[in-house]
Amino acid sequence: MLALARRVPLGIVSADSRQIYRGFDIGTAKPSAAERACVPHVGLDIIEPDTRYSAAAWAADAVRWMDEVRHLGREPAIVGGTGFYIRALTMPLFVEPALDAPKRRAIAAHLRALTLDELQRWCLALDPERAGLGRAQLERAIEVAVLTGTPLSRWHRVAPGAEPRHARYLVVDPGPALGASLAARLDHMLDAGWIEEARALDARVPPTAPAWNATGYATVRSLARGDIGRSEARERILIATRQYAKRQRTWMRNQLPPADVTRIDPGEPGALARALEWWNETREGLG
RNA sequence: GGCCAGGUAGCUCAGUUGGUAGAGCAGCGGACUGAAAAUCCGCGUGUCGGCGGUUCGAUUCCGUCCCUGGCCA
Repeated sequence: MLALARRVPLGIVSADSRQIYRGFDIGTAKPSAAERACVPHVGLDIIEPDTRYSAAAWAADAVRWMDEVRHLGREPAIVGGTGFYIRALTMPLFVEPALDAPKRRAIAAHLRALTLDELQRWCLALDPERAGLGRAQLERAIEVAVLTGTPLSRWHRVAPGAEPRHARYLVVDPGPALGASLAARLDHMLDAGWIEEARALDARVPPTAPAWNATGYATVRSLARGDIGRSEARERILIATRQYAKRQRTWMRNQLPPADVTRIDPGEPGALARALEWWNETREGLG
């Protein structure tokens, strides 16, 4: 995308749920100062590591950021691997009713102590449509049902969000070469001072802060503390990174409208030319 | 060279008083409406180290060979 940005006047709106955190730089593969000087970036370093963000908040911010980019005389391009954020922008989330914050905290604290089984039983009673989802979704569904008296799945039907925005997607995937490039990138990060960065963050960021669950960070923190060795850390991070990439592929494969998706392999000879072609078609298509 | 312990799924191991075997991890597929780099769900045929023997039947018992680790020479 950077290579593309050098050819056409675009600005990058980052759709990355971990690069939003200040101070978590190396392990989240944030663009360098040089890259940011070359192409305007927005959506990076916007909140503190202990703050919880959300897809809805990102989507609202992204609308502003796109305007900022246009004021610079450039076209905004949404770039990043957090598919849910991007979908929250193109297929807006439902309109959430006001939730009483103190009650919400009390319920959340209560739910956190329950087992998955217990959460499933509650959800089955309160909002059966959502009872097959993951722990985070179950907690959310129960919270909404209890606080509003209406199941979340019903809210989704009765309180639709803004109109969808048409978008076209460029999925960049090197295919089988991905594993090797992830390994190379990890070694790069470790050599670039990731461990020192984690040690410094460990001194000031509480261990429960959301930013720590960025892939590899908790492991590098253990490495910085001397609890595990480098080769074990490397192995674990590599596995976690591959698993994350796999989930991203599953998302991109099944959650995006197939007709709007173009795939390219960055390792193929004509990749940049194809990306440029895609960009020009997209600009015309969207007016 | 001798003795002992092992050799079972990609890895670490369990198990079968003889009826051809199953966990965790890895891997693969999937779900996803304000935590999403999060949170979950589904998927297990593998010459049970090789070759012989006993047996209706051997991964299991016996013999032998090979390999790995430990101890003793």
